[in-house]
Amino acid sequence: MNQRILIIEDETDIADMIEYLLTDEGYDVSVAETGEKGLVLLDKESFNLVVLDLSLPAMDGLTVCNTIKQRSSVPVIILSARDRDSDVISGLEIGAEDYVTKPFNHREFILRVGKILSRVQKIKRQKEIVVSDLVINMDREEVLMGGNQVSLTPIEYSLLSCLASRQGWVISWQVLLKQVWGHEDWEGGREMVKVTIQRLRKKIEPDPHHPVYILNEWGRGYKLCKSL
Amino acid sequence: MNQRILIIEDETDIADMIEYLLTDEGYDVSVAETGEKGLVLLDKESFNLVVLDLSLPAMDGLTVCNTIKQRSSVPVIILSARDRDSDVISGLEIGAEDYVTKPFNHREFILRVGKILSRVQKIKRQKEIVVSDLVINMDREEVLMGGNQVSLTPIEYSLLSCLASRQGWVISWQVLLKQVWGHEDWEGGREMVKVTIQRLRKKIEPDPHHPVYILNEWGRGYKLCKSL
DNA sequence: CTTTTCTGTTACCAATTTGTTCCCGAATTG
DNA sequence: CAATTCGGGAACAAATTGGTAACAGAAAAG
Repeated sequence: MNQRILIIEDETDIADMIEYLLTDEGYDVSVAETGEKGLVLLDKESFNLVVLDLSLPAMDGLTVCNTIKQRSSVPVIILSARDRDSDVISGLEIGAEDYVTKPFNHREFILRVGKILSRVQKIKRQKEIVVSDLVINMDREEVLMGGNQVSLTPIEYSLLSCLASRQGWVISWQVLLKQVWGHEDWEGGREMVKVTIQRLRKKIEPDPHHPVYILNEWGRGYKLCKSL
Repeated sequence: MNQRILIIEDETDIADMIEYLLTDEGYDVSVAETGEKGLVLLDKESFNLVVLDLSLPAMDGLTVCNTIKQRSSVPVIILSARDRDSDVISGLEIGAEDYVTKPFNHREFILRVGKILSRVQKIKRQKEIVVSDLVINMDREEVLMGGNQVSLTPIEYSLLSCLASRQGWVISWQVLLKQVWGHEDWEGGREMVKVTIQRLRKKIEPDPHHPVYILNEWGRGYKLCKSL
């Protein structure tokens, strides 16, 4: 499957142009005309990259960028008009991976997109999460406890890797439900996450009744701790 | 999208002048000739700043200002005639963010407007709010006191981050209620805010009985102080 | 076709949080 | 100076959340 890119841009002509450029390069491109629509799309589907215009109407670009960064780890490229937003940019208070000022050179833009995507791919490929005795090899989908392989079921592994992908961050059961099971709303979803966490703990925690790896923060969610 | 400013001013010539000044600066300006109309507009649309004349007919400026502050967290700049309202002003008994006496220097006025707006923007962009030993990380939804993590409940955190998002400015309990709980009208709402503030203080104040971080301004609301 | 494993469901308990109520003192109003 | 409103505080009740075990249907393995 092709890499997917989301463009958040209100000016139709620019959006069209970028869409054309990227589609031509072999990417799957979606366009959202507002920040809100973009966020909704990001919640529903998964993208490898977001191209975000800073000067959006209604919800401003910075807010959108921050929200994206809070909810996922998708890389973001900011589009900005040099004259209008230069002060904002110089503040560097954006969590974006790169930014491009309008008008931009098409070739350069394509190059930057490619660069970021390949960087992310690289990181993803060589990822191995280690917490004390626990080793999660995202590449081989393998989990080791003190050198011994732990056999996790597909769902258990999916849940663990979801926590591992944002190690140290708290993830709500709603997000886990969506990422692992794919459902948004599901009567018994809460319970399912709860039980699966429990099963996971039985397999990877030295003492499941006093977990040290998978911790809970009341009312907020679960996290894979960074170190013991 | 441009920043939006609402002018509440009955004297047409002054209103026109200010509108011209601000539009020229690139703001989107709306004008209301009475306090009532202004309040209605504020309920319907959203503004980044309000310029309010103190000496309005019918509903007087102070009342309007108080009502605004009860309903929203928009910053307000007061316009006053030095001779008429000086006594009121000197008392500082207004919850406004700034005030300007008529007649005023145009450049100075523009500067003040810009200053307040940029202050709001700056706080919005900040992902970490620091007051002495208290650190609020808006990204990770984490609060530290002297380096140690404080575990806040979801509602407590929500309340604190609401105060932090307008650090240094007073927020009425009505606004807090709306922002944190989502309710507009709720019998026990006032109490709830009170109790939650109390619980928050127990967790982040060195001496909860003599708070230094979360302060109250009588009859107006609470604020997270800027520095100790 | 049977056995095992995985997944989803339910029920219950304990801990924690959230909502409510009542009381008191201080500030404000008339 | 009384009456009222506001803020601080404690204590109790209701609702949520998280941990646990047990059970049954579905899927996979033998």
